[in-house]
Order: sequence, then C-alpha cells, then structure tokens
Amino acid sequence: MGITKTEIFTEEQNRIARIAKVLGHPARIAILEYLFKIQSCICGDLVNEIGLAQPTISQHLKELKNINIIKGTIEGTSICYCIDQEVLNEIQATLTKFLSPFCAREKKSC
Amino acid sequence: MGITKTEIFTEEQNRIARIAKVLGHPARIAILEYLFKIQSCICGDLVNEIGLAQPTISQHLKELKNINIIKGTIEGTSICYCIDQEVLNEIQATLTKFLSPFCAREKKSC
DNA sequence: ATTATTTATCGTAATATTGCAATATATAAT
DNA sequence: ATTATATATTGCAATATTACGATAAATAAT
Repeated sequence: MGITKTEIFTEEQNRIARIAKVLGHPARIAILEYLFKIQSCICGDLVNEIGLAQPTISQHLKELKNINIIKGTIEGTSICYCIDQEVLNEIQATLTKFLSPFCAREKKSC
Repeated sequence: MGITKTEIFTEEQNRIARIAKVLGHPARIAILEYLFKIQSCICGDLVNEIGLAQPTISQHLKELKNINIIKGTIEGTSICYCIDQEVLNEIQATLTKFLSPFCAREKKSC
C-alpha cells in the first residue's frame, strides 16, 4: 500500500524512524556535512556544491527543516541556513540511546 | 524521478544514508527494540508482537539483514534472529561521528 | 509419504519519494 | 516601476516503498 501504519507503533518509535528517514538520503547527508564544515550557507551554495537542481535542494532543505535540525533566517533576498545545534544534540542523544541499549541500561557509561 | 543520484555523492555519504534509511521505518525500529530486549526471537514472534502480516515482517527483516545489523541462524523449521553486536557498534560509531563533527574534530573526546 | 509448522518469495495495489522544468514570490538595486 | 537575484511552490514523470494474499520451500513430526 505504500503507507506506513504509524498508529500501531509508539510515539518514540515513530519519532526515531522519522529522524532516521530524513537522514536516509545522501543529498541531505551532504547538506548537513557542508553546514558542519562551513557553519552557514545559502541555498544557491548548496546547488553549486552538490550538483542537484535548485528545486531539488530546496525540497531536501524543507525535509531537514521538518525535524528542525537546520534553521533558516532571511537575509536580504537569500536565506541563511545553519545547523540548530541544540536539536542536533537531541537527535544525536536519541539515536545513541536507541542504538546503545546495553550501555544505557547495564553499564551506565560507555 | 524517484531514483536517487548516488553517483554524485561520496561512498561515506551513501553509506550513512543507506544505514539511516533502513532505520527510517517504525516497524524496523520496533524489531530492533524487541531484539535488544529479548536477545533473540523468530519471525513469528515479531508478527505477534508487532501486528503486521508475516510477509511484511519478513520483508523488514530482509532490509535489516542488508546492513547486517541482524543475523539469522536456522534452527529447525524456524530462523533465530539476533542483533550483530559488532555491526551495531560500527553503525552507532558511524552515526555518532557524523552527528558530532565538533566533538570528533575539535575536542578529541566527548 | 503425509501433515504441520515456519519463513521466504511472488505478484499486486496503494502510496511515497526523487528530481526537475516552469512558475510564483519576495526583496534589493537601479 | 523595472530589473536582477534568490528561494519556494506547483505539476509531473519515473521509480521506490509499504503492505498483504497466495504460494513456494524447507524441515519436523507423525
């Protein structure tokens, strides 16, 4: 059917999956990597850097904004995108906690 | 077009995206959570636990096997699935490294 | 050999995703 | 007001994903 049965899963399971899904495309990984390196940039920079059409980059930016991992501030005619470090930390913590169940439960520290 | 242009991205970018994509469905998150909790189980257990049809669970297991995060060993008529702890650790390290670029580069330890 | 049990595969329908051309929107500069 | 610049949105085609019924395959028990 192509439609995910979100209602049979917990909030947390859906949340983890939603985050991972957004990270599940190399263009979005490339955008984040570039932002890590360059701190902030505008859409046009990413079009040049990555080599996908402007509407395609814009669409990927939208999906990254959906999980708030990036934020954009209007600056003249362009929009300055950067990582939201706080959200990034939360996402990192969420994934680490999920993927390190034994560290989190049995050991206490890794 | 529905087809990802993998050729314009680096191996590492594609690898991270491939891992995240597999984690990008709540059923697969639920399967992993169950395996974390229960250590090992058979397909039928997951069908009961999660509430999706057997072919659907089987398909999700296949995708998890594609990134080797789980492995299955034949045991009579059933197949015993469990987490591959070594691969899990690698995946966790890969995602943490990607999502903590400043920790990895500037600080050295987090 | 037959039957029961368990999982994988095939086929298919419904929906989602990816990518881009064309166009709209919005601000800056002249 | 007009033009240039930058980004978002719309519409569409191609492909991928999700889900499941039907069926195949493979072993265990009788």
